[in-house]
Amino acid sequence: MARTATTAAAAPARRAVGRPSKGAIKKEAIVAVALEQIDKVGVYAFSLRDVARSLDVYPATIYWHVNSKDALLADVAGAVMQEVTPPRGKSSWQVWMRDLFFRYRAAVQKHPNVAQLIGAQLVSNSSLRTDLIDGVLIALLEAGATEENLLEAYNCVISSLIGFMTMELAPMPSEEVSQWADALKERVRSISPLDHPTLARYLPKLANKAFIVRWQNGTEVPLDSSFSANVEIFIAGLEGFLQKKTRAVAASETRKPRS
Amino acid sequence: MARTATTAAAAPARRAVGRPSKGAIKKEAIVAVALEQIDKVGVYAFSLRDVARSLDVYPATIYWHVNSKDALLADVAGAVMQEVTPPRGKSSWQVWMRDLFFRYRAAVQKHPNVAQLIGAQLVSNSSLRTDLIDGVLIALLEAGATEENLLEAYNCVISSLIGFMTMELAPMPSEEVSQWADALKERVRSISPLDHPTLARYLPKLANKAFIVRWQNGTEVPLDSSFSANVEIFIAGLEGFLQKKTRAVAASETRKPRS
DNA sequence: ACCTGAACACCGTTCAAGT
DNA sequence: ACCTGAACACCGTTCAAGT
Repeated sequence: MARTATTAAAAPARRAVGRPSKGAIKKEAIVAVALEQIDKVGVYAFSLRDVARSLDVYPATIYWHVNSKDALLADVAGAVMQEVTPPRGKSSWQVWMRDLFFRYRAAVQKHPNVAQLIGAQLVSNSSLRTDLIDGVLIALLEAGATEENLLEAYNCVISSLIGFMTMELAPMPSEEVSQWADALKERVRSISPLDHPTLARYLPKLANKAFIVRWQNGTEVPLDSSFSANVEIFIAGLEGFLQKKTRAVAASETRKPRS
Repeated sequence: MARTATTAAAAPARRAVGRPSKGAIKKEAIVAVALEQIDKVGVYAFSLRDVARSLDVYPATIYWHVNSKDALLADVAGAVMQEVTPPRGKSSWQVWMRDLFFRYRAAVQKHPNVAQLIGAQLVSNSSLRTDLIDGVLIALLEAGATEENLLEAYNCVISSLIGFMTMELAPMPSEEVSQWADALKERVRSISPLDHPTLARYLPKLANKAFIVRWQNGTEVPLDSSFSANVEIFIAGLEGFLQKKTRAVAASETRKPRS
């Protein structure tokens, strides 16, 4: 992989520049084991010493291949992000973007515990997925983005893309889950219809399927229809945002829109 | 506060039911100190032993007032979430919702490190902010939500509300930030205009202001205009989503819309 | 270049025992 | 009811030293 060379270029020459030299293999093994561990025990309980144990080496060994725990986590996030960017086909930007959203969902559903890494942590330095950024920009320009609103539109794409899944797969309070679930259910049951008639009325519809009122996360209760809704809402909203010309002008002068 | 009594009701009677008895004061002091610590060192470096030191007590003392580190973090998140729900005034649902978004932003900007707690962690059990959920439901019903789409719309509100800020305030790789920033800047500079012409072209516009291509987070470089765009995109998209009747019917029969 | 072996300075949590 | 004092089983990271 060319990535080894790229990394070495930026790094303080900690590794030989030329061949992988079996070191590259070890590095990827470490990332693979780390991903396995995270899948198994979650980001919270994940430890470098565990991956060292899995590889039958001393903890310090890990540090020859990787600069820190954070750097390893970044690599793990990058690994999961591979292949989410759809190929730039002949389809419309809406189709491409929908594809992007669902590919991200599929990727992160395979490794649910990595969602919080991508969403809330580094976001995601080393994994600077050039093709993703490029693809989004191209789609946005095709959608009519201008110099004035490209940045904003881009940020909205990324946050919508990642935000929902981060929440859908957010880890539930560890350990005594059932006990906690019972407590939450009880609280849900005890909501006063007098103080909160609307909430009380619709609670049965929301229970365990709506953010804040659920006791299982997306690995056990996937929120498919809500995710789809989010995609459609975002794309429709984005269309409107990119169509409208500079707000102040449009509002004050009321020109004929060139749709 | 009545909250003490409520907590005791659900909990296994670990505290006397009647008066605060000075214990309630201690509990709130713990949460306050924890919030201070998190503001100072971040969620990652936050430790129970530090709050114990700040309060001049033994670590074990904390455990009389709080069940676990996670529970404490949940309480901290709850504290920050207080007062984000706007009062249910006479305004339109759009105005109320915009208000909600900007109040949340203001609240979490005061405690940026808590954003990842709210976004990626528990979401947010104990802090089950009844008034928030109720308010969102009321707004959605006013907007025309039906039995069929209320759940989806609700989930989209929550994820849009929280998702953007979680990313805007996501912690940058700790410690040697400047070193890391330089590396990222270098990589940004070295992007090949041949492989990625679009990206290369617009990179100056994105640099340090766009997700994935920034080396400072929202505490140092706030993304105000992008946040506003996100609010407008979401609300506009939501309007469309709630307006449209059952998709299949509308598509196949092409009835006159009763707008 | 890659790994060992050991150490440092921390953690969260538990538990008997005090008052 | 509330806190002490000490212990248990861990961490991430560093560093001389080996090969």
